[in-house]
Amino acid sequence: MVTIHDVAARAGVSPATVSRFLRGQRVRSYEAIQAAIDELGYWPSAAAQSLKSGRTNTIGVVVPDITNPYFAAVVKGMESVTRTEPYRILLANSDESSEQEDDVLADLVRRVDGIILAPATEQDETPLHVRDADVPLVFVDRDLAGGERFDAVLVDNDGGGRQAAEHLLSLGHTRVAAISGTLDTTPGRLRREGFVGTLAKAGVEVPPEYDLVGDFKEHSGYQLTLSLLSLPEPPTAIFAANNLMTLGALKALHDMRIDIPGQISLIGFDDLDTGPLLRPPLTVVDRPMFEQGVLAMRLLLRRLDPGDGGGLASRVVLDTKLIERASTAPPGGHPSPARTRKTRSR
Amino acid sequence: MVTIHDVAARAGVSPATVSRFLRGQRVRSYEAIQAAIDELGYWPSAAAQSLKSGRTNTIGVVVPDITNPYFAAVVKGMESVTRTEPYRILLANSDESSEQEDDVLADLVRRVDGIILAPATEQDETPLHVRDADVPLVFVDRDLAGGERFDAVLVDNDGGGRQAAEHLLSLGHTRVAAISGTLDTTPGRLRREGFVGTLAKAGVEVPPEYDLVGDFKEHSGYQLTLSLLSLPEPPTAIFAANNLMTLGALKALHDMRIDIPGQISLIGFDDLDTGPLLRPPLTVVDRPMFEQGVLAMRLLLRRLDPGDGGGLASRVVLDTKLIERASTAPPGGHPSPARTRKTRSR
DNA sequence: CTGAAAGCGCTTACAG
DNA sequence: CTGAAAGCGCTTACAG
Repeated sequence: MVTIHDVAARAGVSPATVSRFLRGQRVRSYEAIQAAIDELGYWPSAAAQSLKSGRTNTIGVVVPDITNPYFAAVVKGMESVTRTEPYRILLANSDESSEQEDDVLADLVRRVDGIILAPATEQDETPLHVRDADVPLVFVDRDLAGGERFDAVLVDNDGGGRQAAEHLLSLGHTRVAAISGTLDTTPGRLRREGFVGTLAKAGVEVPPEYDLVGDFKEHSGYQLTLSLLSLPEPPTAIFAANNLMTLGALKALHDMRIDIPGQISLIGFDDLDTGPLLRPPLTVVDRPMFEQGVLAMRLLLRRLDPGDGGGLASRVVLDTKLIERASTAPPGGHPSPARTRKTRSR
Repeated sequence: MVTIHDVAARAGVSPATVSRFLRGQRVRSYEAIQAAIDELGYWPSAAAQSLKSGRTNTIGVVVPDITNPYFAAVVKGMESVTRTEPYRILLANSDESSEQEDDVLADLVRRVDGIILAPATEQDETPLHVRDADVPLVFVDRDLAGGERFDAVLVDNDGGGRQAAEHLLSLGHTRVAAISGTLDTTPGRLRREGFVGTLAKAGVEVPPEYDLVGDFKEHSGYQLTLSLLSLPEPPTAIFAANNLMTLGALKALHDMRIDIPGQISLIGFDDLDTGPLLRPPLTVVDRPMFEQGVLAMRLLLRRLDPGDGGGLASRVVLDTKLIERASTAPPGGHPSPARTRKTRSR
């Protein structure tokens, strides 16, 4: 390994001078130093630099599942910010498991300057350890019970659930089922509350056999939809609380040869790149993805700035938006004459 | 920051003893040490450990685009391997750009023990620098011109192109277009060669106006399909050389109200989670994704094993598989009576 | 089993 | 502008 001493010796200066040159300071013999660096193929040791400076120039990012297109887009948004900075991203999946999240965070706090986390559950205790380690932490997509003291980039999940409910109500549905995500996550709990609550206010109760809880993974959307179809009286509309469960629901409906929206309307949460191309094109509650990653990374880098005063936590809450496509219609599938239908395609 | 000296002082031993305890060696006063660690909340400094040991326990992974479901699955496969190891993954996108890849690799070699790369082009020079830095390198998905000396996990792209061609030939197509990926990448070049070459052998020429080259991104699939549709005599079948360009092609065909496969058949490369749910369900050449990530990471960890003899490069080439769905049919859309159609759904 | 000491490769006040 | 020196937090031969 070529060290700064080797460069110094070859250039006829001291290691300190080489170090100054590397940091961009004005140095007399910069030509000789540059030549020595080139000839020797010298690169400074990141470990040694970290040890001295106390900074790793690394950001830890922990998401439940990188193959979920939502999280892939969020991570890409984060990276678009770090591209112009000296920071790199250390990525890990928690697989929706608090234990796995714990393990990975315990390791990460030793290696990174800051962490962006989409916690596996709201009850998670771990992030407090993160704070003990004095590593800045930003939440994205999901919050923590009592997490108000941390920076966060979230969306209005309650409002999104409401939008889904209002849409189905406006179509005239009264037998409405919800496939929620894990209820001890922010999005799982709030999307359900917004959805069920809005229906209740309109006098539409969601009975227990329609009020189902999955785990944000495709398989649970599939299984729970099958269980809905096996009821003596299946619902006329289903709300699936994330993209993967919506896909599972769609597969189940296809497999059981259910006409959508003729027999059952389906509305999802989170749009998909293929959303407009599906059979039928999906009606969804959409929200910013890439942008959430950008915002979260910016919040974190601000905390890492030595000039940051350690002020109050920034809590960003973005709006959701209904995208009406062809997977929802009035019960029975016939358009309600009383209503002008705004359809959007992409 | 709590250091090993603080722990040592509190436990009444020397730092060396604490260090030995941390490495799992037998130590007399392990109870006092463990207590001191717990009370002080001590975590060893990763930077200091790296500096001493020369190992970072970090793997660099560089892919063109993490939002491409193929690469997301590959990365997840890699992580499934590192989960039981002390290694973490440093992830970066190259955005299909050699320059960006260069920048990121120059930084990565200082921070990681090894690198897995899907190079932006076959002509890339950078990986040789990586080798200069003495950092083991494994290719995944894409190879390098003269990359035979590196470990690699690839698929039979040429064979995949052939499968696509044979499928369209068996349906009776003679006006066949190809939307290839960048031709200075392994998959871009070989998929096209396999496809066009197989057609040529069967006496079907692909004229220049049908022989188009995109960049693996959705937009190019969209644009190139529009250009095909604007021809005086459009093709009756299109082969799109990756998942994103296939989606672009599908969107263009929808927007132009083309009946698939009635007017034009579409076959893609790489299956999508939504493949069976699309309008129409997509016929594709499929290949392992998660598994490629697993294999690539295993090859790399083997190189990192001190016991590795530095033997010959391992070159793994996996097979592709045709999945027939509803987006392909004989020209005119009527099933060929001479042929038994094997359909597969998922 | 344990401790004192050297050293991993850098950076940075401190003198000059 | 430059160099000698100390030190970041560990690990590991070397004695004992």
